[in-house]
Amino acid sequence: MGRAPCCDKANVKKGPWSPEEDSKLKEFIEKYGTGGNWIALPHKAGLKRCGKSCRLRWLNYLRPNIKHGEFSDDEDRIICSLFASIGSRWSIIAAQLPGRTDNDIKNYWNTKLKKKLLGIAPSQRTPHQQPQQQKQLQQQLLFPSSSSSSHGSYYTSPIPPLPVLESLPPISQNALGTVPTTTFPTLLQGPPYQYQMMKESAHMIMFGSEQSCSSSDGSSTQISYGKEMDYNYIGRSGGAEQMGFESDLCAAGIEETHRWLLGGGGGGAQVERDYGLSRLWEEAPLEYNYEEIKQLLGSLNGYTNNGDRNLSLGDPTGSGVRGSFKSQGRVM
DNA sequence: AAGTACCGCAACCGCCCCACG
DNA sequence: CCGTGGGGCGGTTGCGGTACT
Repeated sequence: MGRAPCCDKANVKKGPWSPEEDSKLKEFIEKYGTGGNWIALPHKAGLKRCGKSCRLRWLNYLRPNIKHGEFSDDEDRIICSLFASIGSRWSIIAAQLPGRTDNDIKNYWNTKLKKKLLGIAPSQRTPHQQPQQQKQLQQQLLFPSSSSSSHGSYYTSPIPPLPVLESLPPISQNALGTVPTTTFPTLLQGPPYQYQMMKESAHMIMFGSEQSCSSSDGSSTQISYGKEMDYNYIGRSGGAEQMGFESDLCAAGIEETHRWLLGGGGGGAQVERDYGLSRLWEEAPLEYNYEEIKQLLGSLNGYTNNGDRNLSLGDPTGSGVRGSFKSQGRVM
């Protein structure tokens, strides 16, 4: 048996918000706050809306300092790098982009950024001229096994490139048992952890083995899977690999000495302070193999192709990344 | 000008986690 | 310890606008 709905569906308004509803909600929250109870809020505010709907409207549209409109190149980079590192954790990604909402970023990724990465310019409208070719290209990108012609080909991305991906070492089944899973929720939960983790992961996303990087103190670090860093896989689900790195870098205020980050399949992430995002991108190659992008995208979530609409990243197993992420912890 | 196809985005849906009684 | 309700999140849908034939 399913659970009871959060509100009386028959008596709530659905669909687009009117300006009157917006101002009611805004005024109420500015005056009284949310009171920590979204379910009760619409009634108090005199709105015939579901509490969840109010929450969404407030978070995505009405709250102060919301930024709408074009994403900057810097924002593109941050989204790409975080997506490569942690997958579709839009709320975490949004936390790194002031004024942007998870919904915004999700939409932006699904409608534009992903196509940019796949080399399909969003402004290129070719529905009538080249629909088949576009579909073929998308198919080719999304289902590499059906094509051998793409192997080894390069193209220039319209946005700054992702770091080169390399294949991961095999995952041992029993690696899961070595992971202190209690650490992970601790790391993800709460503002300090969330901030610190994301700040660092945004600053330091390294892929592949044998990458060398320099710290601000002038020292050079060789990053190599399984060598310099003690890393542990914490699970694999739906084609996405989650991995953790053990690090002795201890951020202020955080007692844990384990930093668990999630890496998309084919990539990994390391935490290190003093290594700037800009620097990382400067060192990234100017071109990248789209096999590598496919590998990245494919291994993160698997693919579903829902007809001729937007290409959709999803978990074909239905049990995939999200469930395992969720089971590990949440952001707030 | 009308019809069609596509795109972008706001909003909804349903699942999961966690706090609380 | 267990059940329940609320909050949060990612995925999906639907509609209005726009481009194109």
